[in-house]
Amino acid sequence: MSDSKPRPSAGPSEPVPKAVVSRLSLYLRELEHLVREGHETISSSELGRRLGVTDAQVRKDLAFFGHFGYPGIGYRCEELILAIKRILGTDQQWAVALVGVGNLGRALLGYKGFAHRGFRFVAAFDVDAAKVGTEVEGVPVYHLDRLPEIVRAHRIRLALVAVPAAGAQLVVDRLAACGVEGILNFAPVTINLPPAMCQVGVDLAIELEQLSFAVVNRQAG
Amino acid sequence: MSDSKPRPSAGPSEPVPKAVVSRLSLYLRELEHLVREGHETISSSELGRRLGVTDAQVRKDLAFFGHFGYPGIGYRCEELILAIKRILGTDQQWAVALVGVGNLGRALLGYKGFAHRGFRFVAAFDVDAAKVGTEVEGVPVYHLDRLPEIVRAHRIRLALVAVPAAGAQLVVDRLAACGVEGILNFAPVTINLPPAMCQVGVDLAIELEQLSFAVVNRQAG
DNA sequence: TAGATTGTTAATCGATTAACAATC
DNA sequence: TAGATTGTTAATCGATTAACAATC
Repeated sequence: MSDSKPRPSAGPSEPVPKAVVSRLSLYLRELEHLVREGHETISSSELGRRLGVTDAQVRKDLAFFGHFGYPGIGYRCEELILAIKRILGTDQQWAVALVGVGNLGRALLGYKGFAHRGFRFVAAFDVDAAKVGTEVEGVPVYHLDRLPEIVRAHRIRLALVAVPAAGAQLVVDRLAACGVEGILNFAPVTINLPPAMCQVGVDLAIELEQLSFAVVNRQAG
Repeated sequence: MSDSKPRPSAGPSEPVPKAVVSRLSLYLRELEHLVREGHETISSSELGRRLGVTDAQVRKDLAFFGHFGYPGIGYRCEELILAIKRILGTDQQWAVALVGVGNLGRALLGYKGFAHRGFRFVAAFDVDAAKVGTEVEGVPVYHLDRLPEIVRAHRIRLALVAVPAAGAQLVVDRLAACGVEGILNFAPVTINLPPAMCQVGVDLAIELEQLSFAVVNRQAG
């Protein structure tokens, strides 16, 4: 019950609340910032203060996955970063595809933040003949019909979907048929998720709507 | 206690959970889809089924804000759309600014989904002399130093922040100083939020991380 | 040792679901 | 009327916080 040196990050026995996982990403981002600032260790109270959560919340979130802290000391930043990456699955490299090389798709291909977190674009797909055969940000653009072949060749498990709403469901179905396991969906539409596929949805207009509500109801509701 | 015809959407007396507001946006999106499909009314159970929430949840969420439904009938789609827009604050037009005309910023300026939801870009800002003075997607690009002047002239209340992480805090502070009330922040960094300002954060790498976790722990955790 | 801080238990708080009288 | 569906209450479930013994 008390291993001493390199703590195991065994999987959790209880199911992990989604809110915990999303805070894990915030902890990771802040920890990397702390390391750049020169911190070796950090306490749950200081990490919580920076992110606007309680110290108890930080400790409980992390305790879902193992014993990462040192009583009297806090958490060693580098060590905790590695542990969280392992938990999130980003200690490994992911081969990622983009579907939909429009305005947004191009920006995503050029987004510098993905590479450092372990995500590498290996292919982009579109149905526009003018785009097929080109390279965008060093990533080759294929016709959508070549999805199965390319997915297999690169062992692509995740895809970013940045196509118009009307085409999104079909694209997701085709991705599922190829064995792609997760999609980050930017299309502003409800997707009927194929079994054994995971989705994270990002609807930019909805995010702005949430902001609008917050501003209109500031300190009131 | 029982007005009959056009129901008032009075503000809620209790504080509204954030989760409720985010589902409100999903209801709105689905309702607009339903209208395009030709539906006049929708029941809480059918709306919930489409979005993967219970019927009780739908009714309770909406009941926070008023009596929008008709027993025996359900909700009138058009009427509910208007009510939700009023609640979210998107029945009005918002003048919006973009700060940071990079890859992502350009894509945001060109994103078609904002206009329909009541958000209109009136100005973009950057510090790069090569960009200042140009137009992107019909939106003029000003030097960041002209922020106070332009914000005042256009009564800009919301801003999208798409600058590198290192510059984000300063940009947010300058926006706050101009009286901007809310930011949609794409910079992958914790912002120390000025009082009386609202933030919604979108970290694209974090969204992918969440997907990675979901895939790795599918049906396990 | 004294001081700091963890991991964990119990207590609190809040959100979701089930059930049903009221309504059309 | 009978059937459908709401709004709301009470019951359940889950997540957050407070407190503290254990640890370094």
